Amino acid sequence: MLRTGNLPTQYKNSKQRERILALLCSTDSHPTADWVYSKLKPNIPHLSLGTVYRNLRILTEQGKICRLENGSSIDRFDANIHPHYHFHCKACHQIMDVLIPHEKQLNSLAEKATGFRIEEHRIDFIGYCQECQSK
Amino acid sequence: MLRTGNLPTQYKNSKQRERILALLCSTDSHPTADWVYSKLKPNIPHLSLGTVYRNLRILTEQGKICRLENGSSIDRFDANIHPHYHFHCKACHQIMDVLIPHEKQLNSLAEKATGFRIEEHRIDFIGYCQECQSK
DNA sequence: ATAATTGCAAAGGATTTGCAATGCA
DNA sequence: TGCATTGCAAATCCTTTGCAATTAT
Repeated sequence: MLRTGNLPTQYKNSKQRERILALLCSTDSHPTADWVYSKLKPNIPHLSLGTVYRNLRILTEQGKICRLENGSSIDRFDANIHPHYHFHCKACHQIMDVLIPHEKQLNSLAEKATGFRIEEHRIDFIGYCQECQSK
Repeated sequence: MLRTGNLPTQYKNSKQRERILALLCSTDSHPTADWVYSKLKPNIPHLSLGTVYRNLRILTEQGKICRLENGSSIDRFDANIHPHYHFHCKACHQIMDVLIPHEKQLNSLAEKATGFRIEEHRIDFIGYCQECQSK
């Protein structure tokens, strides 16, 4: 999670990185590194999982994607970088977007209550998605 | 994270479990398994980390504590089981409580927007705590 | 030429699990 | 006694990293 090595002074183009970003942009699911790897591997035979992880980190640093804090031990990534909220299904463990307005005023509310400098917040809703409700 | 083995039909008392719960109740920090272990180990010499993990899981199942979804790879636990929000300091990585009213109506808002059954939500604020601001 | 990126394999860190021994009801 | 719990060590799972070879600028 924390960067230990040195950051490069400039990034170079990389076919692998482009493909990873394109794949993330093409889905509104919230993929894991392994899902990205298994989707791309058939078309990029020598692709390695380490490369996927490295590029997911670089893309995150570049602000082109973001890493979800999803409370599981498996990282998930999202190419939708606008502030928005998520829903976690307790049954199928999918993560979906929740399109309600961004409650910016919560930040100042929390700032007054704590005295901390609040830069952002995230909200996660937890429950059962439509499919899992009917089971 | 997921339970694979069978749940016991009844729980028995266990000195280790009692001590773990008491320790969690005595702090308003949001300890990791390892912190619990290192605090108790001096007084319970044969205590093992596996036992701490097992009991943290059992206490969570019993609803006596809850596991925080803190977006790091390290689980944290909280004996305050009332719904409340958290703050994550980007510098010192501490997690603190945020005492603002619980915004229950967000659940129905999200329910209408998604059609999912929402049981709860959590909000995490991210920024810099007082101490880290002044550095 | 210089430095970033890759693939591969090995290492890392947090958590879980198998098993024989122990403890609670 | 019957079954939950423990300690220990090994295993597991996700992620990171070292290194020599490759690639982009």
